[in-house]
Amino acid sequence: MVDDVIGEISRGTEEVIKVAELERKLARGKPLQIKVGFDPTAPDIHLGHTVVINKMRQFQQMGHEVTFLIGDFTALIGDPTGKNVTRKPLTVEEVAENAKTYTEQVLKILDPETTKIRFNSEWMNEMGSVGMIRLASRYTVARMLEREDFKNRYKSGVSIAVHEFLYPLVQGYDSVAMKTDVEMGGTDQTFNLLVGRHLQQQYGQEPQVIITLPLLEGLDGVQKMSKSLNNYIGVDEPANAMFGKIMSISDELMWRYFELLSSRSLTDIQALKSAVETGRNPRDVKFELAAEIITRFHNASAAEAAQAEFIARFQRGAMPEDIDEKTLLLADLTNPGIATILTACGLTASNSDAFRMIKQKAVKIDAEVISDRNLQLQQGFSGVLQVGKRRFCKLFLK
RNA sequence: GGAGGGGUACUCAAGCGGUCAACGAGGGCAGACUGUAAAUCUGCUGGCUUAGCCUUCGGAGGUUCGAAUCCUCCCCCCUCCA
Repeated sequence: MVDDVIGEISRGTEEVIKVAELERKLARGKPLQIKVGFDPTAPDIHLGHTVVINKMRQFQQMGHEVTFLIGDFTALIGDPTGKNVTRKPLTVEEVAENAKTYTEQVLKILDPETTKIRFNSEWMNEMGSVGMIRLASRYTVARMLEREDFKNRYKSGVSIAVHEFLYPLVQGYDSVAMKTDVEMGGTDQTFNLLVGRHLQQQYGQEPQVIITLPLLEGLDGVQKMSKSLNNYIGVDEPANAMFGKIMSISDELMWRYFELLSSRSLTDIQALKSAVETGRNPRDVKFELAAEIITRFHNASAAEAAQAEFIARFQRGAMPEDIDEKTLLLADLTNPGIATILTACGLTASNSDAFRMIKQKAVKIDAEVISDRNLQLQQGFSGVLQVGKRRFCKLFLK
């Protein structure tokens, strides 16, 4: 019985520390306190986040208590990844705003009825500097430097600010404050999660079980999906955009997405793989992946429409249907040249950029490549401007 | 506090008095090829009133006909010593 549950929980995870402890906790038959922390600095949830959120829902379906913890206090520190030490502190309003967006998005997957949402400022604001010093005394510098991130920076001579050590401590203390039974996170969180275990023991609690989940690669297929790398698919994106992005991933990466995002069984996925190996067009399998994901965040008809749009636009070369429209007054422009207009429509970053695009035959007006960089549009012009394959603007010039 | 090393475009990284809007790599964008895939090839990758001009090499001054390159002061980072 417990074994079945363990199998179910372990599916798609990277590591469970420790399985025996998890069994013991489950055997008591009481709902477990499950915690996952989120940083409210980037308010858009993308598919990378959903890997762990799906796991949260799984626990929820098994009757455990899942808390979505918003690290509004920790956001003041900034998770010390990479070398950007300085992060601009968020205002209370910004955090509240981001948190709201976050919850809306996450409740598309989690059960809105039973999901608990908490903020770690709840206990951290009360801790005070004395409490902070006591907390800091529970961990050693040597162990802090064991963390991959810190170790590398220390060795290679990149600065580490003292306050960055507080991040794992505070995150760990959250588990103490919440008496967490299980904490989950991406594999990059392993160190922080382990600090939680250590601190719980220090404070006389039973240590939490840690479940780490693989990090989903972004659209580039190499780096992890993240907003700052701009290689993400947001759960709030329109169906057409999602479809396009999913279609643009490499065939190889597609299998990874199936593995981590699809609710299909592993045998199903295996069957798709062999079908491709024996000649099925991987594009069509990718269609299925796109359809499944879009159905989850929108609905089945949106998925169908997105696919139809995709086929029309890219396989038959039609114009997209929902082009942004823009009306410009000739009198408002510093000059009526095509470059100025492209920039004014937001299709190019600057006039120089526009000239470059024209030179590279990337600019079209009503599907016609233009090569005259000095082209002037007349008053009363209306038509579709295009730069590259995916930037469009319907312009009315008055 | 002392000694030494360093801060160059989105990132890494050359350059160390003119030929530097600044080598090279990565990334990004565009074109070709395709399944808007990947891989590959090609071009572009500061701005502007674009065959010309203007602003960039941590910041501010200075030397010079001329500075990213030399000098002075300041700011920041790193290493070793205390």
